Amino acid sequence: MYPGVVARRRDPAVRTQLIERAAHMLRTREPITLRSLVAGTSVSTMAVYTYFGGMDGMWKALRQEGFTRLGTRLAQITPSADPVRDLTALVTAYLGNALDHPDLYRVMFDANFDLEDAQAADDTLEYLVQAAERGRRAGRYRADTNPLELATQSWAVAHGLVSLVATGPLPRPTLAHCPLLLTALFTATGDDPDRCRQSVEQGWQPGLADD
Amino acid sequence: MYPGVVARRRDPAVRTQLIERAAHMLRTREPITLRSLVAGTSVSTMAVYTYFGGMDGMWKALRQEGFTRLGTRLAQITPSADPVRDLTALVTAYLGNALDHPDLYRVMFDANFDLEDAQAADDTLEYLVQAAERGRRAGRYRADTNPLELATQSWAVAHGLVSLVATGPLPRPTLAHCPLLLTALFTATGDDPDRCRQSVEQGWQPGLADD
DNA sequence: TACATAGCATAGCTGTGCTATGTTTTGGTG
DNA sequence: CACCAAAACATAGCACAGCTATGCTATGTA
Repeated sequence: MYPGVVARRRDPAVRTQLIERAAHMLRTREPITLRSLVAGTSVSTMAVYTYFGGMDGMWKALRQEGFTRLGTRLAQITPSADPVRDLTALVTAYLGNALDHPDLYRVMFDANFDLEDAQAADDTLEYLVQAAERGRRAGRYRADTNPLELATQSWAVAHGLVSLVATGPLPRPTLAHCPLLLTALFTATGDDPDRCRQSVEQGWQPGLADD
Repeated sequence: MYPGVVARRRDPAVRTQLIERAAHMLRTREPITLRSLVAGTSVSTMAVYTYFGGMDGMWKALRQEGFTRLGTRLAQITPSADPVRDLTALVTAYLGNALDHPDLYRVMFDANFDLEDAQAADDTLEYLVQAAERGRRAGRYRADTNPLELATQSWAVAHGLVSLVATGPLPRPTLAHCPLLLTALFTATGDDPDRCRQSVEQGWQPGLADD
């Protein structure tokens, strides 16, 4: 017997290639099927089963990829001396990500929200929680403010607007309502109205161009 | 020749039966396929093509049904002397509808938001617009308030919260944040904070039980 | 060098939406 | 009332979906 034999190992590059091709096909509106996905690559249909266990697993991995990209984008927001500005900037980045990859954004919230690593979604929210917490410590929000709740509320506002834009019912300019809604939320949480307006205006960089 | 002959007519009951069966299958999490849909009925697969032109048309009709049900629910909110309470009540009804039919709600905003009658979606929003307009005329909001914008913002807040709950990321109790968000929005639109809180509290009947 | 193992390629399975075709039903018309 | 065009209908079969079964091949350790 040869007890410790592990034989041939799988190549991580194949997995990456399939995910990126799927993301690209999503962007170019090509129908993503088992066969169309592997066509154009050097791998066969079985690769999808080896690396993802099937098409469902591939979609799950694609949702994961969406949260990874979102996390990367949020990480680029460097905290400043103004936590309210920062929270606004994070929400802006959230909207920008959704508009840059509208189909991927839709897939992310598909079906049962089934992810490979559920922590990934929490991690992205954590960026907002941190900014909310810093705002509370800086005295911008009331002392009894729950950072997680404020972050969740900001997220809900952003998601509501951008998902209605991404799925069709509302035209893109509707996103301009976002600063007003954020100002309303932050002010209701205790921030000074005038100061809040300034912070939100600074954090709101409408760099929401499509690709 | 017989120029004006129209021959056999289709039975509206068949259409209704298929739609209601589809809605029921959605609720019971049964997979809706062409064959599974007509199974259990007295009609054959061709009926789906004569009445809907195909499965896509059936889904479109199902989205329409979703908006019809929503409209029915919103119509049950009778205007009172307090337009801010009314707008809150409308949003509450919106949430209740989404929670009672979470899968149908998700289907409503699927894909390209393709409806048989796009007016139906506008009609449901119109309930909110009317309440906003009455609030403006009653002097609760600033005189330069745009009722359509306020209605849209209320909708976005509600949709953001309830869609995140319906698709999984947020637990159901998160909906309790809704009154706070609405109060923030209405106050930012000009309503008196204390009066607003009262109105929202009166309009917010947490009859959000599932079925 | 030998070989157990896991990746891999191919072919074929079931189930999907859809279409083609022949049959039946219907309702306006002479 | 009989006629018959037209539309609804039932059935069978098509292309394509995801998936599985089955050998073949490559590989890393003993």
